[in-house]
Amino acid sequence: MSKTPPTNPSIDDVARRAGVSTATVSRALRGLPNVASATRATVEFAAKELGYHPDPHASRLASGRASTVGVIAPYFGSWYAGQVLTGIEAVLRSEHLDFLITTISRRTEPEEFRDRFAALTRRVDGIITIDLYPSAPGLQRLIDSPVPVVSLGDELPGWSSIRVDDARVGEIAAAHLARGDNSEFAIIRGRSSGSPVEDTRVEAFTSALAEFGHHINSTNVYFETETAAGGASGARRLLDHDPRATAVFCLSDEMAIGALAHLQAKGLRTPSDISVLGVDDHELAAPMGLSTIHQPVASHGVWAAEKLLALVADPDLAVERRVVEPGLIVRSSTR
Amino acid sequence: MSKTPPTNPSIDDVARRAGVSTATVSRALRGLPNVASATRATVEFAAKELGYHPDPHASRLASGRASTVGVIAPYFGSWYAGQVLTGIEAVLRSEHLDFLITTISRRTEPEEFRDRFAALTRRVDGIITIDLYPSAPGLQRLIDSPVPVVSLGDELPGWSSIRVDDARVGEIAAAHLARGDNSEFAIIRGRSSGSPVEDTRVEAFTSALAEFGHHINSTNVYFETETAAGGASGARRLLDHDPRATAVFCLSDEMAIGALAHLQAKGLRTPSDISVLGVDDHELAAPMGLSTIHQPVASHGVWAAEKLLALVADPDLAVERRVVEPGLIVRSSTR
DNA sequence: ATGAAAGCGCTAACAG
DNA sequence: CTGTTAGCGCTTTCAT
Repeated sequence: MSKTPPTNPSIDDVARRAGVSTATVSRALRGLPNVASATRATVEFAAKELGYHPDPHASRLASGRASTVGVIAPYFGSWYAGQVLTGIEAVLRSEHLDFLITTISRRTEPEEFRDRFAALTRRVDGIITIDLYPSAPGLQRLIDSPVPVVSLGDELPGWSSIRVDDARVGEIAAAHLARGDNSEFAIIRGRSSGSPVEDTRVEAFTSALAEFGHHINSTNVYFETETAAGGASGARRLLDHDPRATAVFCLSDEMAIGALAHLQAKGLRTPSDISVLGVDDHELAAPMGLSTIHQPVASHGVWAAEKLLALVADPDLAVERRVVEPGLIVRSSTR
Repeated sequence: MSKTPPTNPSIDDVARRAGVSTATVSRALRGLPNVASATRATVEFAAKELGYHPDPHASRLASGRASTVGVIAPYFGSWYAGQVLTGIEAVLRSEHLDFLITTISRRTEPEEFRDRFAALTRRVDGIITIDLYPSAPGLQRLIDSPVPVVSLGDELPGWSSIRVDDARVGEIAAAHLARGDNSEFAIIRGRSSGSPVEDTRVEAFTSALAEFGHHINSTNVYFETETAAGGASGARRLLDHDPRATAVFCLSDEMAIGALAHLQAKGLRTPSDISVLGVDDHELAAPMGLSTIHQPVASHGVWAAEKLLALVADPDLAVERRVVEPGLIVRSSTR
C-alpha cells in the first residue's frame, strides 16, 4: 500500500515540468498579463497534472499580502452573528480569500485586546467587526488599525460601517404599539452596557412614545441576557411587577420569542391580552406569529465583506456609513 | 499628525535591541529551553518595547507548521454549527491557534471539493468537519487527507469522531411517545438525503415503535428543510393529511419549534391534543416548554478541538470514535 | 514575453 | 547556552 509522498509539488516542479522558469509559472498561474497564451496553457496543464497548489505561507511572505480577512465578534453562537457570517463567507469565498474568526469579548482586558489585535492585523488584509462596541482602549486600537476595518452594528471613527437605523427601530416600535390601543408599556432589553444599539433604540422608543402621549415607567425596563431564556425571564418579572402591561417591546427576536413563549405558557393570549414586538425577523418569528422589525442581516454581512475588499484594493476609498431602514412586519403577536 | 511607520519590527530588530542573535530571540520568545533566564528576560523586554509580533507567514514557512485549524461545515448559520464553533473557538484560542472556516456544501461538485480541500490542507495543521456527510469522492478526499481530521456528526474511516448515539435518540423518542398513550405517529425530518444521522434516527424510531406495537405510516414522514419554517410547513401538511395524529417526532428542535408554533396557532393544545418532541435542547426549547432529547453540542466542539490538537501533536494517536448518550428532557409538549 | 537572482522574516540544524 | 548559516516556497525587480 503506497502512501502519497508527503511533500507537495512546488513551483519549481511545475516550472521544470513545463520547461519554463519559476517566475513564469508564478505569473501564468496568477493570471498576470505578459504571458504568452501558449505558455500559460502549458503551465496550467503541468500544474494540474502535478496537482500543484501554491503554498499560501510562502506567497504571503513574498508578496506581503495575506489574502485573508479577519472577523471579530464577541460571540459567534448568536443568530445574528451566524447570519452575518454566512453573508461574509459567501463573498470571501468567491474571491478565494481566507477567513479567520476571533472572539473578543467586550470586557477583554485592554492589554489582551491590544495583543490579540496586533497579532491579528499581522495576518490579515482587513478586519470586519460584528457588534463589538469595544471599550475606549480597544476602540483606539481599531481606529489606529494598520489594515482597513469595516464594522457592523457600530460606527468607528475613520472607517466604513453598516447598521440598521436604530432610532427608526425605536420610533417604528413606538408608533406601532401606541396605535394598538395600549397604555401600559414595557421593554425587555439586553444588559450590554454601552451598547449604542440598545441605548439608541430604547431612547428613541421612549421619546416617540412620549409624543404619542404615553409614558413608560423606568421600572418597566427589564435588563436580561440577550437570549430566549433572558426574554422569558424578563416576561416573568414583568408579570410579577406590572401585570397590567399590555405591550412589550423586546430588543431582539430571540428575547421576544422567549417572552412570548413564557406569556403564552402563563395563559395570556396575544395580542388580546398583551402585545409582543421583536426586532430582527429571526426565522422563528414567522412560524411563531411574532410581529417584528425586520433588518436584512445576512446582506449586512455581504455589504461589509464587499466594502472591505474594495478598501483593501484601494485604501483611499472614501468612508461610507451605511444606515439601513428597518421595516415593520405585523404578524399575530401585536394588535 | 505622524503615522506609525508601516513596517512592523522584525526579529532582527529585536535581536539588535537585545544584543543577541536572531536565533536566540526566536528561542526565547517561543519559550524553548536552553535559554538563560536572564537572556530571555532581556529579549522579552526588547520585544515588548518594540511591540514585536512575529510574522506568522514567515514562521509557518520556516517551520512547516501552520498553527491553524480548518473547520468545514455545509452551513454556519444553524444553531448547531454556531454552538459547535463556539466550543472549538474556546479551545483553539487558548492554544493560540488560528481558525479558518470554510463552507463546503454537501452537493459541491467533486472537482471543486477536491480543489478546495487541497488548498485547505495546505494551510492548516488539521481539519474539523461538522455534519459534512460528503458524497463518495469528497469522502475519499477526507480519508486520504494529509493532515489529521476529526469529524462531528458522522464517522470517517481512519479518523476520530464524536457524535450522539443516533439509534438511542430514535429509541428514546419512541419509548417516550409510545408511553404517552399515543397511537398515531408522525415524523418531521430534514430532506438531506444520505445523512446518516437522520436515517439512523428514523429507522431506530420506527423499529422501536414497532416493538411497542405501533406502526408509523410512511406517508406520515414529512421531509422539510431543517429550519423552523420547515417544521411549521411539516406541521401544516400533517394537519391536512392526518389530523388524527397525536404524536410528532421532529428531528431537530428548530423544526420542532416551528411545528409547535404552527400547531398552537391552529388552536391545538400540547400535550392534550398532540405531543411534539424535538432533538438538541436548543436554548428556545425550555422557554417554549418543548420536550426534547438533549445533546451537549458545544462540548462536542470542545472535544473535537482537543482531539485534533492531540492528533497534530502525535499523528499516531489511536482513532477514537466517541458516541455520546442522549438524554430525554420532558417538558410540557409531550405527555 | 521570459529568465536570473535577490529577498520576504523566520526556524532549524550544526557548531562551538 | 548562544551564534552562524542555510534554507522554507514563493514574488518581484531588473535584465534580456
